[in-house]
Amino acid sequence: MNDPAIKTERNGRLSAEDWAQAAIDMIAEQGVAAVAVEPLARRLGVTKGSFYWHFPSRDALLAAALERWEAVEQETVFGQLEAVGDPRQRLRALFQLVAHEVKPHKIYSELLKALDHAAVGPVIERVSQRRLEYLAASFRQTGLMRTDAQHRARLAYAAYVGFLQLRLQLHNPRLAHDEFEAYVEHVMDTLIPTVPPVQPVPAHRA
Amino acid sequence: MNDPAIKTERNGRLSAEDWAQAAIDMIAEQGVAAVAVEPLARRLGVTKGSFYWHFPSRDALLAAALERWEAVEQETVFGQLEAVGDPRQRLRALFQLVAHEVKPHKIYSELLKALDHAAVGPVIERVSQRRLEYLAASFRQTGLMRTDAQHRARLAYAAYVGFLQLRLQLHNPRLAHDEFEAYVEHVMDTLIPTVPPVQPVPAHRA
DNA sequence: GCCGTTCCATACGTAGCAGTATGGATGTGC
DNA sequence: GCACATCCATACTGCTACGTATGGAACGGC
Repeated sequence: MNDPAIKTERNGRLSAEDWAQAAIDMIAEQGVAAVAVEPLARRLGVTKGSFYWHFPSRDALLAAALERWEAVEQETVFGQLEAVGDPRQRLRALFQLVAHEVKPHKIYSELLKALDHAAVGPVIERVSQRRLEYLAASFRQTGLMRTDAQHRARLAYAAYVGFLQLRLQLHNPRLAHDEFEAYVEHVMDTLIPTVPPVQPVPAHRA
Repeated sequence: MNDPAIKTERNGRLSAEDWAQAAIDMIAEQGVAAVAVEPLARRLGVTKGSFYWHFPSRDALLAAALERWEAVEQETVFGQLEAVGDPRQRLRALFQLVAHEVKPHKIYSELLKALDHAAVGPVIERVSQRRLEYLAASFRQTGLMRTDAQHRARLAYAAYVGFLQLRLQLHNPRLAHDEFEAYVEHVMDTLIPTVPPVQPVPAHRA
């Protein structure tokens, strides 16, 4: 029975979910390798005696954190776009979303860097596959042939992944705000088809 | 005085360059975090007593390895393309190179994953900057405006980085060979302008 | 063939993290 | 307010890596 609905108090005792969330936060900040028991315990103000009551091992914590992340990931990123009907507009909205809301993508980027880890690989594989299929379907709706849509989706997704890695950490010459917006526009103009289905009208950029 | 030109014998004593090369190999195989003194010593068949004669610390080894890599990196990747005169052909050759010679790019990919490390960041920043400028210049030569060329270079490079991360480890449904070739063609057709300088003639794909 | 430089082995001390054992504190049912 | 489950602290072992100290082997000049 004991329904822990209002159990989410701070300071008091911790739950397994608290540990999983702390692990996710740690991944976002310092990567998968930084998910260690004792540092997390210090951050949570307890000792590892607490941890090993909730989890049998560090790997179990990692698995729980990844499961938790994968469950929430759906609605957080690619969720609020189903309202947009026109596929081109939907893709533009998606690109704008990714370009500006970098914070929620940091976890994904860190997980990508830990793909060699046995627990991370399958999760990222599933998530990436779902996103790729979503992208391919959207490109398909813009009039691209099936294979072209798949290839374009791969290209766009690779650009997304590379963008994450180059931007989140490598703040390079740090594009000025206006130049960055122009870059995003260029990306959308380059990757999103501008012509409806079959007629090849160029439209040499406005 | 002791000219160590023929000093590159195996089995005998080691030099600082041997350690640096071993560190580079380790980065290519298991990433920057795997560059540890004692594992490397085991691999080289010696003990760390050898290492600390050549280097004062692990960080010094990392710095030497990165310096060594950055020095050789120029000619290994973007080097053999200056022979190709036509910018579009040169870009196509570059894309084909990157798509198929994945091995030499593994080090770069691993270094990207370790961008947060203080010793890695500046190196990657310089290398990426040089490559971006090279790409931008090539796109410029295809007739793109200056800003468009820069943006296209960024896009292509992001796609490159993302491709590395998604392909080197995430062997997904593992594209069939033919489908992969078709994908590369699609990328080139999408990112490389097909029209010479100023006239907007479509040329709807051959 | 002696000697000093070069290179390496061994042994040691330190630190951080994983995991275990065990007892204590804090709640909750009744 | 007692008993029991829940949650946590403390103290321990084991492992791995960094870094140091020191002595010894191998190699060179001469």
